[in-house]
Amino acid sequence: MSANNKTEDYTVKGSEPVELDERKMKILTAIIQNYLESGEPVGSRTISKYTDLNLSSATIRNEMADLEEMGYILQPHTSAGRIPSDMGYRIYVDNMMKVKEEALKTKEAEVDDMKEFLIKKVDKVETLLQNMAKMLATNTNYATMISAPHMHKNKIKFIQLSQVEIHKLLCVMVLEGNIIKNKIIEVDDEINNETMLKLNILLNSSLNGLALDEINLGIISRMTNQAGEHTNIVRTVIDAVAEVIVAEEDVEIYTSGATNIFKYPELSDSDSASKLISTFEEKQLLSRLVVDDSERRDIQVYIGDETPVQSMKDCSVITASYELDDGVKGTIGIIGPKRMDYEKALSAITSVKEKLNSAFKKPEE
Amino acid sequence: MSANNKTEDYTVKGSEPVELDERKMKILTAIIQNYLESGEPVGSRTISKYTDLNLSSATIRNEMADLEEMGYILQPHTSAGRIPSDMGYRIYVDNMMKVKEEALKTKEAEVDDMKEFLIKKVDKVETLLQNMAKMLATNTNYATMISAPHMHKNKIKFIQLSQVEIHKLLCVMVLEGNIIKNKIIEVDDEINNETMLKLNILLNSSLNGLALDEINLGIISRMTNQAGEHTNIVRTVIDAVAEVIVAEEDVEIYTSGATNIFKYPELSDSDSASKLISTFEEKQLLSRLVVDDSERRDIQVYIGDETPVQSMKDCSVITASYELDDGVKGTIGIIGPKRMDYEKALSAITSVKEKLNSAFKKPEE
DNA sequence: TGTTAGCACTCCAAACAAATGAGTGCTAAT
DNA sequence: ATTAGCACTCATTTGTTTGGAGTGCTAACA
Repeated sequence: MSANNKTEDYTVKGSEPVELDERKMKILTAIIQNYLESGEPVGSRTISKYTDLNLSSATIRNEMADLEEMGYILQPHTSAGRIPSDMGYRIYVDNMMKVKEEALKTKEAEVDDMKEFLIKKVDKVETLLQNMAKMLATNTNYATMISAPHMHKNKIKFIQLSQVEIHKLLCVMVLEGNIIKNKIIEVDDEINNETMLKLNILLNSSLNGLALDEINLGIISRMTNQAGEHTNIVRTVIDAVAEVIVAEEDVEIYTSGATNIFKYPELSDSDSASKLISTFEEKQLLSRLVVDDSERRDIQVYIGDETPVQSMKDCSVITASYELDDGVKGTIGIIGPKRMDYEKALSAITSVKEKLNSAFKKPEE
Repeated sequence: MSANNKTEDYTVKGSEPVELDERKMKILTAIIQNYLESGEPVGSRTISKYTDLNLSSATIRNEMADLEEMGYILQPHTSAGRIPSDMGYRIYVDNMMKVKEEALKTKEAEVDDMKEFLIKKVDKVETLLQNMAKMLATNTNYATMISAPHMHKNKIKFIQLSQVEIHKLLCVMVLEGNIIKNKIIEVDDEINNETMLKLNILLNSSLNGLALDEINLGIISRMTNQAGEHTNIVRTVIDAVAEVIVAEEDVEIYTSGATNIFKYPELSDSDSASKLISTFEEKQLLSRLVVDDSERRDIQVYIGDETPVQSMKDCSVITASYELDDGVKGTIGIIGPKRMDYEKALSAITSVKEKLNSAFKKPEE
């Protein structure tokens, strides 16, 4: 269908199923950048002046007609300017990231107005992540989320049982990264001090250093054997541990800046706003953004319909994963309008990612 | 200024600085009830048909003119119907509560579609409160909040120090109501098992049964004396305990149903919605709703400007306090439009209040 | 052959103008 | 004291007009 396609000599990387003139690319970029700022459809005259191409508006118009036919831009209505299509954003972002990739590698993230002290000061993981999410939201003016690292690959560092009341035991687990979990366990038997000591030794010697999902039937049966007369208590405790793991299955997610969406009129109408904000309130819906497949590329940009979360189909979503320990990962997310400042957002999320990576790094490494 | 005031024989309770005809009261009530449902200004004709007073619209009009002059209702503009003023709501609510008070006392709260199992099942306070807030929001279609009981009057039930790493101790505190707090403490010294045991005995014997704000200098100095060579560790631990208390100063607050406000057009415009939802996101702003003065009446209704939270001046707010133990209180709140269904809201909040009271009651009582 | 000026055309948005109708206040009669 | 009746007000709705931004196309130009 395309009329003139003498452009193969420019676009090189054969991966994308598209062929774009250098000039067309420049024009598309100009349209998008303009639209990112203004949020209004942009016309040929604007581009003609805005770019250094020195082309008349008429020429631009022709090119724009082509770009529209190819699906990169679209008109809200006849005789309006053009706005980028999802496909347009996509090629823009991909292109941008190709360029930025090296730049980001060499220079360390520059968004360093994030106060370092946050990390030092805070000893609770929850607070740290909540603060980070807030900071990221404030810096970018988008909505943000950070998922707590999912635990099932995390290792038990320390486990302790203590008697709180006559039939109530407190079980405290400390995981790698100093994440603390506790649970009250009700037991039928009465337990004396000595037994308690034995139980604790048994628990620690059997479980320490194990990742949560490494606790299998073999280990369990070995433990119950060694427990002697206290088999049922050990069983109860293991059940409790299991419950902690299960509870952690639906990961905890911290969000911030949900109300930032009101800064973007295209998302502010009562209907979309309501749906979006609900998603942030019912955090579990956000779990679809959490990386589970480790194959995926490091930083991911979803534009419009690409997003895994239904309510965000008019948004763009950027996710990145941070690492706590081998295989133990969490996700950072930025949610904004499709016309988000991708460059800024990417650099901000990269910065947070690095901050979190270093925050969780064990000092001895 | 009022023309005809031969009404003193009806309104009895001399406490309110108002004098309202029985008929005027009926009309006012009719206006309000109508407005609660429709959300639209209500005219004289409507009232004439709606009530059983058998009065023509003209008569109603005269009465309405009086009511407006007295400040109970107002016109959005000339030739529109009337809507209740804050003062109108106020007298309506006060009147209603006077009637309901006894009714509520005798029959137990009827909103018992709240599943009991919630309380049994859940052992974490946070989850319980979060679920309760959610349930209340779902039932009422308003936004809700529940503050965790503030701790400074709560008693320590159990305290334990354990070694997690070479220079890291874990301090776990269990408070009355099985509320668990933990904190990682960094220490300089190395500590052997025996010392640890001694420290734990010292901590428990000194602190158990004490309310957090009963830990004064006397107790602290006695403890440090008994600590012998480990004075500085004890000091560090006490600091940690203090930090837990301080951290608890700005109470934790659980919210739900913030997006319910979009169900009420008068609150849905981008501006108010944004401000309101921000308040729910920055939960600390809600702390002004939390009861601190125990003098206050049991259930409180704030209408419009009366609310202590600035961003809610176009809303009505209902708060109630629940009790965990002597003096340890938390607050439940419902936030909705001024034209909220006060009756339903009051009965719902009462029900939750009772549920929480009984959930925290110690079984032996 | 690619670029540009010019022009007719489209269509949204804002501005203005009537038409509608719900609701009032007032007056005079009951 | 109550009510019917009537003139009046004013937000809302609907229709009409206008302005202008932006397009597509064609014909001229380098």
